[in-house]
Amino acid sequence: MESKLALSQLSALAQENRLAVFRLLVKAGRDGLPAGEIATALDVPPNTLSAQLNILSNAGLVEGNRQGRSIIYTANYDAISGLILFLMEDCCQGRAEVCSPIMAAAQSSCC
Amino acid sequence: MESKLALSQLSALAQENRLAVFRLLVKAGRDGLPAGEIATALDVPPNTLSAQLNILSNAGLVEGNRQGRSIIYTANYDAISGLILFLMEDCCQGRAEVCSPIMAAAQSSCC
DNA sequence: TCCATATTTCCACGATAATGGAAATATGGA
DNA sequence: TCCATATTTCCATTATCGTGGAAATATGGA
Repeated sequence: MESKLALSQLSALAQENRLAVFRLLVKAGRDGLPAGEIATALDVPPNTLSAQLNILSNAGLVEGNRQGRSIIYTANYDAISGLILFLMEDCCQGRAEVCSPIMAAAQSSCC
Repeated sequence: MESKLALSQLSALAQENRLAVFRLLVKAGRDGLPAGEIATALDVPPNTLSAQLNILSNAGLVEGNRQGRSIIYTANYDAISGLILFLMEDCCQGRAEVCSPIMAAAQSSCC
């Protein structure tokens, strides 16, 4: 069941705070951000944030590595592209009407 | 806040039954399926399914149209490609490592 | 009009998730 | 060793979600 993973990723992202955390980490890039800075940026108490990071981490969407006293979190790009592929497979199935707008947007605005 | 919509779509799909409903409707294509057939296919009581269809429908992911005594549900391809684009925008941001595998897979296996 | 079919709405119960206070753990420096 | 900082774990409380029985609504046909 590889859809179990996708399910946990969808539900990890299906919450305002956690989506915001993930977006922030994507923006932050390879260097990532320490938990405390994320908490400050999003104005969430540290223990609450910790629980949310844990959910994102169990879903494989972020990764935390201790560095001195801080734990630096980074977004996992493989995980998000895997999730996107999962959704596309569900939907493309011979149907260009789903894929084409995605390809078009991807080519013009991102890659 | 266009992320409000994405959030509701993520949370609509973040549940086993509803993800299964959506996948089934994508497979069913433009003709869609009557609620009763979905309930039978997934072995869910009709009222439970109705609640789930309602959530998917409020998120804009499916649409129901009465046809005689049945209500025919269809997947909304625009909605799912919108959601995929939302996730890509979050993540691509100048980062080819997310986009490229998606483009590659899309070109080879789907569109 | 009356009945069967298809689906939904209403409602209540149990399960799961979100939140944050307080205490615990880990690290680095004096 | 002692202290400050960074983060987590534990725990309890509240909120939200999933589920399905029972009744209601809509449609089409006899």
